[in-house]
Amino acid sequence: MPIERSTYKDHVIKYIYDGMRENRYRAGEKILESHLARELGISRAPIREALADMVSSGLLVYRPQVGNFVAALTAKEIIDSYVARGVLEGFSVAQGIENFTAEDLTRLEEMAHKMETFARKEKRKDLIDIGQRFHEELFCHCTNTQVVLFTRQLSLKLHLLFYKHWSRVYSPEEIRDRHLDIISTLREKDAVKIELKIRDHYIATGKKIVAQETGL
Amino acid sequence: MPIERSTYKDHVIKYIYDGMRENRYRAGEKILESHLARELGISRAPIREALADMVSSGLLVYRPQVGNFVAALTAKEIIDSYVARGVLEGFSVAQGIENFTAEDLTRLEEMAHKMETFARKEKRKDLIDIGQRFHEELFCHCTNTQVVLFTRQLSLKLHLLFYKHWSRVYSPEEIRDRHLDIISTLREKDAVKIELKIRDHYIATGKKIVAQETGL
DNA sequence: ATGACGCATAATGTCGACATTCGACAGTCG
DNA sequence: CGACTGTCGAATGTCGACATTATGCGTCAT
Repeated sequence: MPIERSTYKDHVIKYIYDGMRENRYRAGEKILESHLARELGISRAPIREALADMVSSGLLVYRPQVGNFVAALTAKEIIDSYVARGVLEGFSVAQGIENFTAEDLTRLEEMAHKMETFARKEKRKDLIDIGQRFHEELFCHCTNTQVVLFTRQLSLKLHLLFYKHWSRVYSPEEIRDRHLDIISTLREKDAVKIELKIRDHYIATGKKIVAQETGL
Repeated sequence: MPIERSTYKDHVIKYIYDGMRENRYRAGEKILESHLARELGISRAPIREALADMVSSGLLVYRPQVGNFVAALTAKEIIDSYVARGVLEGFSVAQGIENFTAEDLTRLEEMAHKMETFARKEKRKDLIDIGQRFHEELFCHCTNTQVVLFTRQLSLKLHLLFYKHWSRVYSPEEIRDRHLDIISTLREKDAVKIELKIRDHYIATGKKIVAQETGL
């Protein structure tokens, strides 16, 4: 296995990312380099590299000569991101549909049931994690590295949104059924059908999330 | 209009990008920060920012503690990139298909004929430019900012590949007909059909480019 | 001759400081 | 009273230098 060759940059990224997840950084808020530097006890150079990286991920917005801000997504941008994710993952799954074995499908079903359990017990972190793994299993059968790359990038962004609103979006039964529905479509080995199914899956969630955001 | 607020980083990016297009930087070659710094008469800081930016675009590959290298795309990666572009642009066009006016279509047709002319006269730069504008016209009707963003990002990458091999890939007539074909499908206002048409358009080109690369 | 080891060189990672630019506040004028 | 302008503080953009690490070469032992 490759040795964990980490530079400060990665730590900084994780630090900010976690901060956003825990709502210590709010949408639209400015991020001060020198502040972070003092906080973490390092110089501004690695901080700047981390910020630039997160800008390219779309998690931050950069204004030249002004600074970096936590991305404040409009309702439209949220929907767009979910739709894009649906398009990409839909293609991924369709493209790799022949590579799913019976064991894969069984494992996915188990995951869907676990989701329901975690949702009932209000174990937010476990639920999110297994949700992520479920979809990772789905699109990792795709051999198109470029598509997979974009999908992962979007995953980061949506993760944060979903993390905030998970509890109000779907009931435990809905979560389970929505994913079981995907699996049964998967069994049909119909590339076109599964592609549209995945798209709808994300579009529906995007709309729900936006409804929560605007309804606050 | 917004004032051109440029920092060194943007200049450096353009410098390297042009260098790659003019084949002064070859695939796999290492890029030395200090070398660039002396060459451009600036310090390494903005150089590093530019390099990081190009890494996130996929134009460079970064190895920690080692350096940045010009991306050496394998045949598979080239195909993947074209397929991904086809998926994204296909969705873009399908999603915005109702927004194309009769004037838009006429303008696109004119562009297709200009392509043929430029191709005949071996005006490479003009051909590439108008090709870029053609596809930009196609997907800019899409209101999904996220999809458009990814599409533009990929455009950068593919631009370089196409720039090298343009002359051997399609005949002037083929270029014209391939694009006229898209336009006539566009007139049918069939979202599903146009999506697949665009995908095929890119997949075909990807395969041709790879054939050139490997056949050298 | 070949392989491992260690050293020298040079590149990257990080640092602290300076220059430049932005944003806010106060003061002035209409 | 409101709007414009000049000034000031603070944050970003850039710099040069140092610390750390990878790579290539030479040496030595097998």
